[in-house]
Amino acid sequence: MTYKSDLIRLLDERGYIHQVTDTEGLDALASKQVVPAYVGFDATAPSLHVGNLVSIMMLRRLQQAGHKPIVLMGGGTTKVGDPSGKDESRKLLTTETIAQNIASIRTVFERLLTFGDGPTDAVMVNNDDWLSRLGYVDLLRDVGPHFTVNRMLTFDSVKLRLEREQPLTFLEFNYMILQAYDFRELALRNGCRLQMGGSDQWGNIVNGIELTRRMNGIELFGLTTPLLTTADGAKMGKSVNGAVWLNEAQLPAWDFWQYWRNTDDRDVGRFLRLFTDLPLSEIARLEALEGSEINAAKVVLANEVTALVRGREAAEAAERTAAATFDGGGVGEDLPTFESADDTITIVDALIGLGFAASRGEAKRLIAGGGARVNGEQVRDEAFAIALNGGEARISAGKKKHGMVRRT
RNA sequence: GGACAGGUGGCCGAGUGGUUAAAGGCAGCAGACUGUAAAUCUGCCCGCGCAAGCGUACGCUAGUUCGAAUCUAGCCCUGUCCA
Repeated sequence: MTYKSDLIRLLDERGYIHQVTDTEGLDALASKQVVPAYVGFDATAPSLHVGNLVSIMMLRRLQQAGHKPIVLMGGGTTKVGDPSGKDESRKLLTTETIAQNIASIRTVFERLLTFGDGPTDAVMVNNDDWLSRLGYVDLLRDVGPHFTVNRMLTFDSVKLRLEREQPLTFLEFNYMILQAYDFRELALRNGCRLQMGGSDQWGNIVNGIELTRRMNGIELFGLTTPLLTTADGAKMGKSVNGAVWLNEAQLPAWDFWQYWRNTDDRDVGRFLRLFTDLPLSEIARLEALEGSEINAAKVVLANEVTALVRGREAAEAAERTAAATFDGGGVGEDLPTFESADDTITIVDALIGLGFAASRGEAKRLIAGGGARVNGEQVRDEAFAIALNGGEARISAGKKKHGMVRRT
């Protein structure tokens, strides 16, 4: 299928599209006017993570195609706490924490989008601005009549829960209404015509479209991305120390780079299309590499994504460190370092100090299992003491985690 | 408010008085193989301790018992049905 608009063509050829409410209608709209479109993000943590990166990149593509990205921060909804998915309800955050989170999250968006007042400049808005002013009775009167419980029960998010006999609170049930309200609000305030998001947001998006059509007669569109899993079936975004955060403060660039460097062979092409700006012809070439040569493509992937999210300099430093550490068997500038005040340090303390083991027991198990190395030499003795008078020592836990200990 | 079924380690899920720090699976970590891959095989997988051992742990609290995840009572929470 060929598209009239750059937007849909771009999104399609790079693999962002899972479902669209009305592909032809949206394609026609995008071919004749600037389309303001939004994606909603959580403000529960000071950083977003790679799971959010598809949506962020989609906003970037939108801007590249000459349209206007709206970043909606869920400051208001975060106050309530979206309980979806998880069993435990989230801790409620204070207003100040939420504001700090949003400020921190914004720094990443500023790298990937161009903000400003121009017609295709990105803007960031906070749904707290309207949600917190909402009166319950007014909301019920205005919005309530447009939702039937019958239909709400048919949405997957609700249906699955009921079928599995898992609790579904009223709060959660209402969440979709607040989201629908957001879409309408953005349509009225910012002329927003399109909401994008992960495939799990489909129901919420459709609700917003319906609500706005009924209340205001405005036609809106929805587009979702496929749920991103790695080739071995896991959800994207787990790494050594948990989530792969986008902000440097939550995850050093070195670890971020390593995450992408360790991409499964089968995911390389897909990730290059989604997460880098490289031309498709170049991606096709990289993707076609066979056997161990695909490692070169992974380095490119890691470089490009890190450059986008953390800056070119961070990417280059990480690449240098990787070359020195893995190809040269030495150490690199980005490796974690632990400073010891004594001339010697035990292997156990070094492993813990570097964060490679969470407890002494874990460190010992690692040693017993043959995973600990000092300057490349396997260490089997739990009591092994590393002499630091010569300067520094390279500590490894397994094949991928490397660090240095050095005399203060 | 009533009846019934449940609440076990990161998750799922066995376990109905001692041999249970708790089967099995998943996830995770490490080793071998390799390409810083996948798949596979092997080991580890609450904390402290060199160890003997100690401390914590089966929704919460109080009991019964030499001994409880397992029995009793009360409470909290969840689901299904009834009012």
